Amino acid sequence: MNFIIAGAIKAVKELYGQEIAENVINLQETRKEFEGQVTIVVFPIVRFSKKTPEEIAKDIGSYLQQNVAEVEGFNVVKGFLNLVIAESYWIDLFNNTLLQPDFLAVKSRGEKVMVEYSSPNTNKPLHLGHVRNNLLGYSVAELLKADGYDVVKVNLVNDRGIHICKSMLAWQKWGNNETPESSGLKGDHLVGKYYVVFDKEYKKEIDALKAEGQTEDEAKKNAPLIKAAQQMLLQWEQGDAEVVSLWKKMNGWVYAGFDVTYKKLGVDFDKYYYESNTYLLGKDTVEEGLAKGVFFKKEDGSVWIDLTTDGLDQKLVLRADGTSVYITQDLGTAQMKYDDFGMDKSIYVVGNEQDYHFKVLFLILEKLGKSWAKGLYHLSYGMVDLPSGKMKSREGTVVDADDLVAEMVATAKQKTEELGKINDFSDAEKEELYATIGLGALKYFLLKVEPKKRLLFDPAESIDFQGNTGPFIQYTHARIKSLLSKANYQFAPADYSKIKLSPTELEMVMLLAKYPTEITEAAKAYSPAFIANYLYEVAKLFNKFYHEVPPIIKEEDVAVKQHRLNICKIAADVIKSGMNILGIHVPERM
RNA sequence: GCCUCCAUAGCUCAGCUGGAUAGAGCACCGGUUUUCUAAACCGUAGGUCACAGGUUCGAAUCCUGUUGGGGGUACCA
Repeated sequence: MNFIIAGAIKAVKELYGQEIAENVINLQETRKEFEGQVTIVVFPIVRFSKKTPEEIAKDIGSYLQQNVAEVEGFNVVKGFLNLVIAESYWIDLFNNTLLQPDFLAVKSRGEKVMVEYSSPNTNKPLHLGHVRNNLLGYSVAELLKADGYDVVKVNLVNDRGIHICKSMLAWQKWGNNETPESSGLKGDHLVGKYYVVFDKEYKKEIDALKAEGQTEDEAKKNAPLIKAAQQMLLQWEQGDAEVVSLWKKMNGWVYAGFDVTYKKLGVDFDKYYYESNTYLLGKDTVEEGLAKGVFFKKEDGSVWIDLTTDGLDQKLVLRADGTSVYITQDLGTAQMKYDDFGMDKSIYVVGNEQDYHFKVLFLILEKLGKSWAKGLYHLSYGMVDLPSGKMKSREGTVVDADDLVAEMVATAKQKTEELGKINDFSDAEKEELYATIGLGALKYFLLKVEPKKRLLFDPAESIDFQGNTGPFIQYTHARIKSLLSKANYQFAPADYSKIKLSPTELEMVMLLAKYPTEITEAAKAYSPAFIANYLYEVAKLFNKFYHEVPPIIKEEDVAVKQHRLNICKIAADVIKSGMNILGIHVPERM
């Protein structure tokens, strides 16, 4: 639509003798109740002439009609100049852009970006909150790829710390050598079970100590179990053979379990980082910061940074005993990641409870003079809450990832069977389809919401399969595919000299043509939700078109038939490509 | 206390850098199948865009304040 902007600028120059900037011309789509496709809002131009908005609109409208070939007519409503663009323009757009093989091709930007997501703790299985993280991270990575970035997906596994020792200790004491094999439990669930056991026993001890007269705080510190866990962490850090071997064994179970869940969710990583390998690294960065005078040492030997001039607090970066805290290791890991990949941008997909942490982290790296610090971005997303409140693994009030996926697949199976459209499928094909639909519903449900908004999930209300949902879009795709195959569709341009577009077809062309810009906008905002909502519009409009138009297969006019099938084909391609960005498969039949 | 995010229909959500009468889905009510998949389509109803000011020709959108909710403010990660 640049030719309209250029034309309008020229019009203002010739009619009123004023040079105006491009952003003064405010273009928008014409509302459906008026004639035309493109509207210029003339209010911003008013100050460049002495006329009223209506007069200006008429002036510019006539000018464009006379001087710009594509502008066929216009009408003025208040300060809005609605332009009627010639049909040939839309047909050319469809024929020369949408039907070209490179319409969906990715143009490389030659820039590398890293997306870190998932980042689980290894003491418990994944729950719905992690599912949102995983799907969001994966989708943002795919989105950036589609926008031409070179993407590296990484997972920083939090495999060490007191929380893991808790599971280990409980297993040692009460596990009776239970293994995934002996119990039939998935490894991560087995370890998670002992994390809950620890908490239960720990609470018992606290209650007992309180009964003896200790305060809550005292009891929490003095309980034998917590002391034993702390002792175990110390042994781990000292490399105690027995502890390390137990740690390896139990983490191994967890990794095997995570792999299954990741595979089911369809997410993957190019590289794993483990905190057990990176947690000491930050100490070098701390030395560097001390040398540069960015950090300072307190009397007890602890190292701090003063961020009060930036409106933040003083922040500890290294403990007095020389051990690292969360931010220490993140400083080190950030350096390591950059050394490994030299990326231009680095996205951290982490919940909004850590907004402050990342603000501090990025600020410190900037103060240390890291050239790459400006490319760091915290993609902060809202928590997933249950009607009962926050999910807590320790207390078992979580929606488990594996359970949820299983439930979605079961629902998909039930609905599909009710409809009875795929009775000729083999069992394997059926299972695959149920998984595709169930996961499609789940992924779309989580991704259609703006990442930073928090999400309420009510397990009692199942996720919809109708309306603005994944299955609706999948269905639309399947419907198109079925139509194309029944029509023995061959890709070819139609005889466009004979084509007239119906209003819905014209809308369809305009909407489909927006897909590439939609990707760029979504990528800029790191928001798969843009894509989800766009695809919903495409699917909805397609279904409207499908109902309006008489059966295409029986269409006798060859040009019209080919043209309509071409619209179907492009719609299916766009849906497939967009759903792919969301990590959702689209079936050929359902 | 301080910092930060959020508030749109009964419910779940769109609404892009301010633009025309605020849009969808679900649920509710009614209609559409001898024609390419009814997981679809069409229609009725449903709103003081939390509240109060301000900026502007124009505010759900920008600014200030108030209220309500989430999160943070740890030598946890």
